[in-house]
Amino acid sequence: MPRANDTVAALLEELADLLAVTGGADSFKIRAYDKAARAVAAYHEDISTLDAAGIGQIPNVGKSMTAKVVEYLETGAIGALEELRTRIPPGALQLMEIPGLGPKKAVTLTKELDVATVEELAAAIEAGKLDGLPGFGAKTADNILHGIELLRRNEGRVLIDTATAVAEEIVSALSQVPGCVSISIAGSLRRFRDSIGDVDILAAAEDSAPLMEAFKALPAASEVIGSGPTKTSIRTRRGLQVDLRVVPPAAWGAALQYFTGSKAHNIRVREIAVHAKLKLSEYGLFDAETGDLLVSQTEEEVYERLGLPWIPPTLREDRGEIEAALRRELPALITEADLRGDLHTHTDLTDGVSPLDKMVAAAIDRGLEYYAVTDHAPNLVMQRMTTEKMLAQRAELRSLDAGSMTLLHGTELNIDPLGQVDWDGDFLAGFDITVASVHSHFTLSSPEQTQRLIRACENAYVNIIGHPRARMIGKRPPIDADWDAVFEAAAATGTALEVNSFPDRMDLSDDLILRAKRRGVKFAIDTDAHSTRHMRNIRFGIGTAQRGWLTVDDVINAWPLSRLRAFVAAKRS
DNA sequence: GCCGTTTTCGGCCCGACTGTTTTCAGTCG
Repeated sequence: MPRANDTVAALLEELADLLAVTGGADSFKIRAYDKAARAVAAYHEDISTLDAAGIGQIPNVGKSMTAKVVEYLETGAIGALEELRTRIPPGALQLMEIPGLGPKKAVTLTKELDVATVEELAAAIEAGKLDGLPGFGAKTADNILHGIELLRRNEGRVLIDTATAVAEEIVSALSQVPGCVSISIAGSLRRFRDSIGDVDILAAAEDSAPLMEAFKALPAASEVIGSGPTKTSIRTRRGLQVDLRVVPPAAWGAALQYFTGSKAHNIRVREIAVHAKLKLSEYGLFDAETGDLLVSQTEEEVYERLGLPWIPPTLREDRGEIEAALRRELPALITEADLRGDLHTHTDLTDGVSPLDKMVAAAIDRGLEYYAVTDHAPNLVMQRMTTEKMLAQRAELRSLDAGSMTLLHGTELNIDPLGQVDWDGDFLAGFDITVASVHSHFTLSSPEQTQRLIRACENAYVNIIGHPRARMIGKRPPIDADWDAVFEAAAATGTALEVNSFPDRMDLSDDLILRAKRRGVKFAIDTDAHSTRHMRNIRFGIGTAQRGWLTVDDVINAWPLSRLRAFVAAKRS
């Protein structure tokens, strides 16, 4: 089951959206619901274990919010939300999913055009029904269509953390079913792709029936798409398809290899089998002539019999891993255990939700050797940072006892359209390390963005470029730049590029990591945590880094602190 | 609706950008 915190946060968020749509509340009230939702989601305690007094301790959760949370915990619903749901035009919430379309326009469109779905809206715009609607000119129509296109491109795909949560819950439930010998996540989720179309789960059992029955009966299954003895597909309430395949225990390794993919990788592996007069299927590796089963128990055996070492799932994309494996030159991929520090994190001094001491304690729990606090710099005006606040935080941080973990004081600077950042060199020199990121002007031309990023790299006090493409998966496309030119500048100046672990960023992406690595760039794999709850996201960054073939030597926060300090010092000198 | 070292009212993240407007509304971060 998902944490009650997440369920309640989703309900409060929906309340905020509905209030916005109905226009029955001022913007501050709407924001209050949004803030409460975020605080509940990020709160370290499970709210289902708290009483009303405990719930009231959550920041931004006051009397009214506490009552709603308690109501949910006691009855499973929030009356005010149920009531609002009946009052809004059907479809308005769905239209708000379109990037660029907010509550006001969404409700106008549902009322004036009588459209309830994204498809109907697209059809209405293409039929010219927007003409003459006040406030909706030709540009707006274009923008909405573009937003719909963005949405469609992501259609059916969910963020990796959503898919992981669903998959882990199902694996955990099915592993309890009698007769289940093995069970594992397979498919693109096992390969850590940055967004997931459907979830594949593989189980081994002599008799598949109990597993299939249990799978179909899961609370998460809102619809059974199809079901047979070896494969059953369900759809969750949120529309995510989950496939369960059950194979005999003896076929486990071959099946896991087969169902992990990618398709391109498997084709290459099967070609190798064919050349060796073998046949590979999900049931095992067979002698092509006699049909005798050779191996099938483990993935390692299957690869080994084909003359290959075991290939990590994150590399299985036919991007050179087969050749590298044949040469016995697979990279020693970085793992979460290799990371010694986190170099991009926030606190509640800016837009984080956890205070400094809580974040530091969570970092110590991760077993980190060093930890940088990098709150937003003043030019991101909405965060209301000031030089004074920054210095006060530094003093507080210096006074904290983090045991054997070293605390670093940093900041996340804003790269302006010309590549300048918030402070001058004298002030920047006071930071142990800095991240610099694009937070505005996302639509500059490619040459302008390229220059902007190169200038930032050339700043002696910029150590890491944060989430370099500034994309938000499903919401905002990446900025356009000549990335190879940026990579050359990063490598030449000793500026690391970030692999941001936030599920909706996953930035850089695997393909660009590969390209950057070839040009000698170094990387920082960071959480960008805004809450202690976000520390776990590091696994997604690690998965992405592995897909980019990164090793310990490529990643500055896998280095000992002395080497990291030398990296920073070298650029400043 | 939340909050408080300017505290029980009166603020609230606030400015940029875009497109539609002739002075502003909507959306976003």
